[in-house]
Amino acid sequence: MSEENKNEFTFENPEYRQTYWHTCSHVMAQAVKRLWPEVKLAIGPSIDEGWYYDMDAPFAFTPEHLEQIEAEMKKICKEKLKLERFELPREEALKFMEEKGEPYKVELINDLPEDAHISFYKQGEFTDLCAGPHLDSTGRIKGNALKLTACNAAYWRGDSNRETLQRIYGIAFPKKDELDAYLQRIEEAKKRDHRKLGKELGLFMLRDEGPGFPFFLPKGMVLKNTLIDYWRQVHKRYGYVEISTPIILNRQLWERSGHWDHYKQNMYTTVIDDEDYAIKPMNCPGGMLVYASEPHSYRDLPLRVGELGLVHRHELSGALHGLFRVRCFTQDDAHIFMTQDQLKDEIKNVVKLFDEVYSVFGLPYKIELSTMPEDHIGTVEQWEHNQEILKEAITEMGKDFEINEGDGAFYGPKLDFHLADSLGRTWQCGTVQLDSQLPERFELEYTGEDGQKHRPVMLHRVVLGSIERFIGVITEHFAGAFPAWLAPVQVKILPITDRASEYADQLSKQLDEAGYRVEVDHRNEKVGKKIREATMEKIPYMLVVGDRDMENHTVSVRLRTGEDLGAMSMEDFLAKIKAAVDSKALELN
RNA sequence: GCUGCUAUAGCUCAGUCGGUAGAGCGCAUCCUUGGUAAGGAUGAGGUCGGCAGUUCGAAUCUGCCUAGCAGCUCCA
Repeated sequence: MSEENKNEFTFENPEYRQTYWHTCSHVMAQAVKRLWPEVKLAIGPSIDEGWYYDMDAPFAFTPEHLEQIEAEMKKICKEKLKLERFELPREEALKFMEEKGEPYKVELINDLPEDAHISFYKQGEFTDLCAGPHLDSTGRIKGNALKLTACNAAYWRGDSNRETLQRIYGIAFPKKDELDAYLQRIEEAKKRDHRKLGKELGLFMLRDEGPGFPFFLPKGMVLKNTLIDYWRQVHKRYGYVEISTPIILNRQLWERSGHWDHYKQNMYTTVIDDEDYAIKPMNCPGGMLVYASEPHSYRDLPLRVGELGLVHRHELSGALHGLFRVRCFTQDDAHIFMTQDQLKDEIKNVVKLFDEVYSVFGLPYKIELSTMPEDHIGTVEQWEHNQEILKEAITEMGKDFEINEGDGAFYGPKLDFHLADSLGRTWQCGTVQLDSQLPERFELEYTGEDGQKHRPVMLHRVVLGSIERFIGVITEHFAGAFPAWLAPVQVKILPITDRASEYADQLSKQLDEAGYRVEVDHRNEKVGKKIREATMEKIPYMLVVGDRDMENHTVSVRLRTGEDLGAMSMEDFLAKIKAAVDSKALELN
């Protein structure tokens, strides 16, 4: 037997896993129909982790219902029902589902191509419209290693104008201990939630007085400023200049940029001296005005203009989520103006910068190419041409990407860089957007080698995306234990008795003057308690100092990992922290 | 925005049948000066998210509002 065949029916094989979960979804639907025959079924696919089934029930499912369903599913597994596939011609398929009183299935069949073979899977008394494939028997599913994890709302066909259905999520494994390990992992991941850590570590807060408008606390502000310092350093090296444009600009400008027509529902507006104004949801129009304010030569291109712009967007209340989804955030934006010839290389240059930045944090990412949305400006030819250039640039760099159909910005296609949170949900951070609309609308020009006026092409791009979201992502990524260069407090000095208090202050001054962020725990507490609390604050270095250290002119270094490095001279410690901070090391040592 | 759930001290949470609140941590004061993950004592701190309603009486029941959580939709 070949290596491949051997793995064909193991859970590690992704195809088999999807088949397993898909069959679980049928078993779940069968259980629901047994318990409440009046429930109408919609769709029930397998997903990355488990499966879901959307249903229309006359009552709301509760966790108690889920337990009942789970119990019924276990029975169905024990019944070892065979799954049999059969096909029906279109008319008969429609009649079959109409008779069963399944309107959603009827709609699905109606949308299948005229000549499609419509397949069904039957297990015992239950039959579902399904392309398959499936396990051959419900007996293959381990009944005590499955769990229904949540019930929630979902729109029929993902359309917010259509029926709200109920979605039940489930997960299953071939062994009970694998399920337990999975559930344990989810619990652990919740401890890394940036909303929880943000509160515990004093990074930021959210209040009823401003839903979606985060407050940064002193420690979070250190993080934010440290990130920004790093950002400026990198961008300077990559040849960017920096500008700042106003937060409020008049309606005329937003009409010209197209935002008033295409983005108004997300914009906060105000009236000043009887004139309409909008608070910027994006930085581009201001950037256009800066470019247009003076003549440019082809010799100046590519012109890379960065802006840490504070933008406000009226997001739906239900979409808000800690720092990941807010109504006010700082984009680490830049607009790059160039000739058509420079475009592909410049895209590569931007992606190279992204790679450098993400690798400093050890963040893996996933790239999506988002194509023309329904609501767009510009011609189809322009869009296709621009999409092709993005595709070529990324392919030539040897990177994989997925296509996200119809998810481009209204003014152009884009490459989105997604980073994952503690639960594996991904959040778009970096994006490179190709825009041939705004230069047109703002009549941007440069003088070419031929002495003629030409229109530049433009890229919008953000690396971190939103500084706020990025802080959320790295908080979860590092579980709050930021690398030494980023940690809000890098060193905490713990005097053992108040005899060492003055010595601690001297060391603190020395570290402070060397440019490190340091605190002294002067409280009248035992050293064990001070260590415990500094560890929970995830401070990289603890310097325990007592009589012995004063006498020997040493510091006793302990890491937040629990490792005790013993006594060393202050010079040695300074060399150690310098090495870690300067190299932006991900691990302490 | 939609569906469901939740809201009690600065934080994490308990509070049975409707009879006007409780713990731990934190904070303050005192004792303790202790060498690598919680020393002890005392004390302060709450119109129980907001507004109405039912009731002799509401943290508890009902309605509305606000905010949060999960997902959908949308998006950096």
